[in-house]
Amino acid sequence: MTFEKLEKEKQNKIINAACEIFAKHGYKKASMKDIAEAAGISKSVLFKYVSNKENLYMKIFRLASDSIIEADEISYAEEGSDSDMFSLMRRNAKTRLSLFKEYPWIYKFSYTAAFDNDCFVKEHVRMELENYRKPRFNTSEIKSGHNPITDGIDVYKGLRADISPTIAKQLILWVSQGYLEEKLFKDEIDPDELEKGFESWIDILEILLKGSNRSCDCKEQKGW
Amino acid sequence: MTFEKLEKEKQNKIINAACEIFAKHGYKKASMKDIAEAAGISKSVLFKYVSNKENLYMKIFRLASDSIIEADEISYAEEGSDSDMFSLMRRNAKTRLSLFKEYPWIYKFSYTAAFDNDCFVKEHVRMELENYRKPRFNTSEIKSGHNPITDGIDVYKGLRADISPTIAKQLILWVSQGYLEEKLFKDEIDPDELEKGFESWIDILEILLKGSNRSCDCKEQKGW
DNA sequence: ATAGCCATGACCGATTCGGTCACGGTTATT
DNA sequence: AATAACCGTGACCGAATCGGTCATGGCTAT
Repeated sequence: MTFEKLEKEKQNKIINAACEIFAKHGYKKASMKDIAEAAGISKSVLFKYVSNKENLYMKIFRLASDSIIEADEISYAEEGSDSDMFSLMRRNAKTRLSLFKEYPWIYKFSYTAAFDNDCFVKEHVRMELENYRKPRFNTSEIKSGHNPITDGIDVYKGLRADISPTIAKQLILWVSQGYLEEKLFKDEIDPDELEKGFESWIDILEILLKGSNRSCDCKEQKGW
Repeated sequence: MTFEKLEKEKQNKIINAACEIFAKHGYKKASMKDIAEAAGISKSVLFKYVSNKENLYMKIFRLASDSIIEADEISYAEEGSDSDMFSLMRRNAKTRLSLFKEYPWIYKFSYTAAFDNDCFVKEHVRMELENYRKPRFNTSEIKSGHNPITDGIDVYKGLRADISPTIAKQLILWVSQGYLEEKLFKDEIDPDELEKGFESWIDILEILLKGSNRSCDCKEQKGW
């Protein structure tokens, strides 16, 4: 009857279908019929699981923001691990990638949800973010400029002197976005190839961004 | 009466509105009412200009692919200019940016059009690309591995040894995509700030990708 | 035999779709 | 001043689609 009592595989089929359709068309233009078809079930039974469109959207939205935040926190908060940006980048890439493998459209959905112009989305997403997500970082931490996510690491460590951490972060973000977005439109994804490809891009970023103090040995051209 | 006889400013309003709505929602889910509203005109008069939705879409599609190809060709084909990738990148950035300023959504539209699942789009876009766009590069040129766009430049010149031209080009693409996409969701764009920001990112890319000057005329290595 | 569960296609009223048209205001010509 | 030509608009059309419901029929366990 309820969505939560379904077997995990069926749940994920619905989640992925909803993520994809909502991400592609936005809340208003995404139709429940399209979502049902993408999930491979009938529209009627979809409504029995999720009761209505608004509930489905909020369910997906909460799942998405929870998963993404959790994935980030896991990779950031690891104790005893290296504290430089590149190690963090590698750890974070792992968790992001495993989330991507389970829910390929979750990042795209999360991104579009933040810019959706529909009034229902605007109202509820904003409310959700303010009343429910924010307590993770209490105001004193924000005010003092501290952030539990970036607090443990030294953003300058290992970074070349002529590039600021802000720029490095932006670059990393754009590369991972570009790489993953490209994969979204392939019909099927080979998990191994996905991971290998991602890792070699991280290698490239590290080559480009790493400071001269650590690895000055100019590597010869790689395979590609 | 016809679209072509309108004053340029009104034409551009319609083009930009259609680009934005089609890019955001795809062909099928984009409604003529939304496009008319975004253009600030009534739906009735929009139909008088463009006769129907399919014609409007093809009009925009042809404009987009023509403009983008032309912008690229201009920056690539400039005679007597430097032949290394960085100079080419800077020239290309200028033409892309000026096109972006006139039609901000044109790149996003062009990208989404290629992946649109609607059967009308799939049929006509493919037909258009095969029968109408290809003659610019005749088959003998393609077969011989020569390409008028990349033929004039030495992709290895100035590039650091441990990064391949393919990677450099992909990186440049993702950075410009990321930068421009970010601007799409701002309410208003300051042209000066837009250009300055873009140029500083090109500077950063050049810092990261430039290698020690090495003479390179490895002509057997071709393709990006 | 039957009671309970579950998925489906047909169906609901309401909205929106692409597209048209009669009408009113404006301008140019006579 | 009269009129013809033009142009933009709101109301409107039948058809399609929207979110959501429900009677039906197959399947399973008692």
